[in-house]
Formats: sequence, structure tokens, C-alpha cells
Amino acid sequence: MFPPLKEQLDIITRGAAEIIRVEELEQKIARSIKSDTPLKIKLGCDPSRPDLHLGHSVVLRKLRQFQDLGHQAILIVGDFTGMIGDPSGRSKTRPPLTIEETRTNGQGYFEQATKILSSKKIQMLYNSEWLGKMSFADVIALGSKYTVARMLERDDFERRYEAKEPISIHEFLYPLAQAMDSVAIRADVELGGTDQKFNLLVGRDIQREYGIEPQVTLTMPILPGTDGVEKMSKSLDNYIGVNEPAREIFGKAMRIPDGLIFDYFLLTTDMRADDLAAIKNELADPLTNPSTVKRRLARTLVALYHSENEAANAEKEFNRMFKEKEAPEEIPEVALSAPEGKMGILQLLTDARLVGSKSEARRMVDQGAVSVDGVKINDQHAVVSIAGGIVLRVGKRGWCRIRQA
RNA sequence: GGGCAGGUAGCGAAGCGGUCAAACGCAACAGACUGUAAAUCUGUCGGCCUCGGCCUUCGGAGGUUCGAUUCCUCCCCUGCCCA
Repeated sequence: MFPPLKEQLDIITRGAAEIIRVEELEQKIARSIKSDTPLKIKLGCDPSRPDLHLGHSVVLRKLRQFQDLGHQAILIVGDFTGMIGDPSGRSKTRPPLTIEETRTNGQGYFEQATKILSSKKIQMLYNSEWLGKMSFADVIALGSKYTVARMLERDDFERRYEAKEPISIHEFLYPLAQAMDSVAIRADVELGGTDQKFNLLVGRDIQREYGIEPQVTLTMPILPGTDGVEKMSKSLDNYIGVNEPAREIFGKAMRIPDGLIFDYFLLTTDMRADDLAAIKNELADPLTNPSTVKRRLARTLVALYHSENEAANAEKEFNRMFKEKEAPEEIPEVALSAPEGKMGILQLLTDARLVGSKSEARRMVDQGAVSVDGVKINDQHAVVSIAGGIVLRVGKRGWCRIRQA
């Protein structure tokens, strides 16, 4: 039923940043084969950020590989912690969620995740199921199993402690809560980004404390965002969402720095090892124009989340907009009512929601970023007739078709 | 509980009675260039405008002043030290 040990290990270790510990993984797999029992592979999901992007996909792809090898994927939705309101470091303002929100978000997560995961061998659990049942005494007992010094080993905590930034007590409880998830489901392997390493390791320790065989931790590299600097995240707006339209995915992929092309192929696609090697060579060749390789990446990504067909269309569209500098095929349309069919350009821009304020509209006009039907508008006081319908443009990407209501 | 240091635009950080919508850096946005890349250069970067200005902002609430981001009082929040 299960592929042989060697084959499993090959697949599992590919692309992984670190596995702690490989020997234990081998033992678990060997036992799984012998007893014909799937391993439980755990992945935690954050219900406060329901939109998945390529960064999430890295670890989801790894989970998919486990599924394909016959193992059991278990998604843990951190609804309990979400209801309290997490503050892992940066976002102090993360608002607590209601139970309904965590359910809705969990469901949304599941739907998006199954674009990557197989719908077989998958289970989704909410951690309030067990964490919500713990008494305060249970929590104290849990707290007694870990020390402050060890908590401070975590990079994030150590840094903030040194920098004299606030660390709330409950932040210490999060890794422990996450560890309890591993205890509750008796996870064999837990997946996460390298930034999760500490939390995953706490899981091992706590499982041991509760008399359970420690999980193996498998971390995947963190995917850099489209800016090439920070990790991909929605709040930094350097992400490519799995739910985005084909054109967006294509366009955003084309905008990543060249240096990221290979990493993206490696981490966000299912490309085989020999193809990856070929790409590496191609990129190393000074005669190669990286944009052609980047195009292939963009097509691959669109195909992954939409279809081959849409990938081809997205590329055509891309050429049309940026090579031939013509209006995109589909642009948002806004119906506005104007007396006598005429409007001031500033009003037009704000009503079309191409800018956030009239001041911004002024700036755009001043900077020569605005055009109507391809004709540049330089005068803030210009009055435009919208009677016959016009195409309004701001900057490179702000298109809008206006028609009279 | 006490002492000290802080809370300024998306972030970081100046200002410390008027010339402050607030230096500077980053991010962001626009323009040029280009491969919608990067780098670079230029400009913008609270809101409204008849372009002369007007309005709302510097943790919160009051107060002193002709005038406060700058001084005083109280409150809230954060860090450090002492208990």
C-alpha cells in the first residue's frame, strides 16, 4: 500500500529546509509500512488570515506529497487562539474573532487549501475542541512543563527581549497551545515554515511530557514576497493569492525580481528535479533574457490555479497591455451620472475610485499619470464629456471604463 | 507601590512656545528609462480649494497663553530599574 521507505524519504526531504530528526522519520515510516497505518501529518492554519497565497502553498505542497504517499493530512484550525486574539510579535492590533468567523474562515481556508491538497486523506479539526476544555489548573500544569529560559530561546522572543519590546505572558502560552494540538491528535509529523521551527520543537517536548512519541518536525523555506525582500504576506502586499484571477497571478509573477525566479519554481510549483536543473542552467547563461524564464513561471502558476488555457490567455493579455501598450481586454466599468454628460477630471477620478481623494487626483494629473481615451490630461480643471463612454487611465495599471448612467 | 525614559504621519525618527501638515530615512505612488524586473534619476506622499489659502492632525481629556506638537494638571499605554 505504501511506497518503499527510500522512495518516501526522497520525496519528503526534497525542498525541505530542515527535518528533526531524519532518523525518527525513517523509523516512523518503516513502522507505518509494516503496520499498514498512515502517519498523521499536522499542519496548523491561522483562521485570522483566510486568504491563502503562494507562501502558504509551499508547505501545503509538501503536505500534498505526504497525502500522495498515503499518509493522513490533518489541518488544525487555531480557532481557540484566534478567539483570544493573537499578537505574535508584529500585529498587536489583530482583533479577536468570533466563533462564527473562525468557522467561516476555516471553511474558506479549506476550500483554498484543497486547490493544492487532495480531498482524500484530509481532516480538519478546530483546536477549541480540546483547548477549550482545559481548566486553568490544566493550563498551569502545562506551563510547569516549560521554562522561561527556553521560551526566550525563540528568535523572536529573544530579539524583542533584547530590544526591550513588550512580550505578553500569553504569547508564551501560544507555543504551548500549539504543542497541545500535537498532543491531542498524536501527530507524527508537523509541517511549517522555518519561522515555525521553535513552535514545532516545543511540540516535541510537550508530547514527550505527556507520554507521547515526539513528532518529527519538517520545516520548509520561507518564500520571499514579490518585493524580493520580506517574507510573502498579505499585510505587506507582496503576495500572490491562490484565489486571484489569472491575469493578476500572471502580472504579479512577472513583477518579481529576477533573483527569485528559481526559488519560485522550486517552492511554488511541482516542477521535477531535472526540469529545475535545466532552469537553473538557463538562468545562469548570460545570453538568456530572464523575462522569458519568468514568463514560463507565470504561465505555470496560472495553470496551477486556473488552467493551461487561462494561462495562455493571461499571457496574451499581458502582451497586449505592456508590449503593445493597449487597454486590457476587460476593465472595470463604472456608470456615473453627470449633468449634460460632462464632469471635471478630478471628480471623475474620485468617482471612478481610481484615486482615494481629490488631492490624490490632483497629484496624478500634475504628474502626467492621467489619460482619457489615450489622451493625456494635464489640467486639473479639465472637463471631460462622458456621454459616449470613455476609458480613463491612471498610472500603469489603473484602468476604468466610464459610461453615463 | 516608587523612580526613570518614552508615546509624532504606513513604519522608523527629528522637532521641544509662533516661520509645523510637521526635517530626515524607509515603504508607497507617479514620471523617465526598461524586460510592467532590478538599479538609477525626477517628482509626490493629511483633507478641501477660485492656488491665495482654508480645515483636521503630533496617546486621551482639560488648562495656561494672542498663539501649544512644544508649558501645566489628570488619565491611558509601553519599556527599564528598585520593591
